[in-house]
Amino acid sequence: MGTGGFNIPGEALDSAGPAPAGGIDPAESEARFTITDLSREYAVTPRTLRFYEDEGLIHPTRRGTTRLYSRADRARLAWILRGRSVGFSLADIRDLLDMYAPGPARRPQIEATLAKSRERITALNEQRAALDATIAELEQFCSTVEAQLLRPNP
Amino acid sequence: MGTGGFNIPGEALDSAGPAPAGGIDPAESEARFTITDLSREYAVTPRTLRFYEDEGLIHPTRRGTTRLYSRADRARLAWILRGRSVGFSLADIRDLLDMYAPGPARRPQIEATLAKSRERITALNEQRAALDATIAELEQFCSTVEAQLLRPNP
DNA sequence: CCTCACCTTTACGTTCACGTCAATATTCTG
DNA sequence: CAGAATATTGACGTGAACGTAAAGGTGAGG
Repeated sequence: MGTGGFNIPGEALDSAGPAPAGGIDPAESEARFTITDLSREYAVTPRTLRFYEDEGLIHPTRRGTTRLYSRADRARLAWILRGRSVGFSLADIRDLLDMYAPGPARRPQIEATLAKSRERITALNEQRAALDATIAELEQFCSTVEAQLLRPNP
Repeated sequence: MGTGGFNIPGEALDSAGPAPAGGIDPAESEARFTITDLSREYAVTPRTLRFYEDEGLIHPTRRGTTRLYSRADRARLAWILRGRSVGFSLADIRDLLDMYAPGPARRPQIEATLAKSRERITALNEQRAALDATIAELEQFCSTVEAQLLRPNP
């Protein structure tokens, strides 16, 4: 697979994906989106996409000065937004995305990456526990209130 | 159950709890903590606690000018911090805590509260899905990297 | 009584993640 | 090809959640 990069289920996160199944169209079959296309699809503003680019989270190509987003960029954005939704900072996300990039890393580098990933997983599991507890409490609250509503005077 | 307030498992969130089991000590058996006690226990700064008070999230009593936190306050803080850890804003948290307070609310008010709670639960479940997906991906990433590390040249 | 440690309020500073003009290209469409 | 729609780069503003001095009160111990 490509240069040995690890990829995300469903959609490649690295830069170039080959033509879709049924390989017609030699060079430019890659679907490309404008900034408003993408911003509408993911319910963010163009400003947000430019900001993410400034922060090094995403790297659209250009036609002239206009940004063009590939499918990989679109997948990357999805990843970013999901990361954001679970509480990652943009710096966190950039680091994580960089980890996915198959740079020719030396072994100690890779091991450090691995360690950091495992730490992250631990933290996320703790967060999951907090989330479950919060959900449980809110549900308990809801059913108690509901019961209260149905009893005394209808 | 005091005045009919709903409370959180484990520790009462409303203001006054009666003396612990074994009812000795008529009036002041309530354990009270100073601001640094609490901040150390929960690994936040005193500044944070004062800020939360300014924002109406917690209401310690005073001895003179010095803040005194009860066990209920401590439980409240725990709730706040867990809410924060799952991504609630302080305003969110204040609203949720207010919901727990058994104010003499009218029926439509209560129903609105219920609806909001259910919305929150829905959002939290979505967040849970995102969290699970992120964890799964990170774990996949880790095992792939690990396998890569063990194969070619030891 | 005096110091020391800890408490207080007031108030301005900071970081993050964008929002909001403004002024200017550029690109699509009739 | 003209006009409308959309894009771009600055640059400054904003809200949330605290941090960080500055300038004091207060009480227990030596």
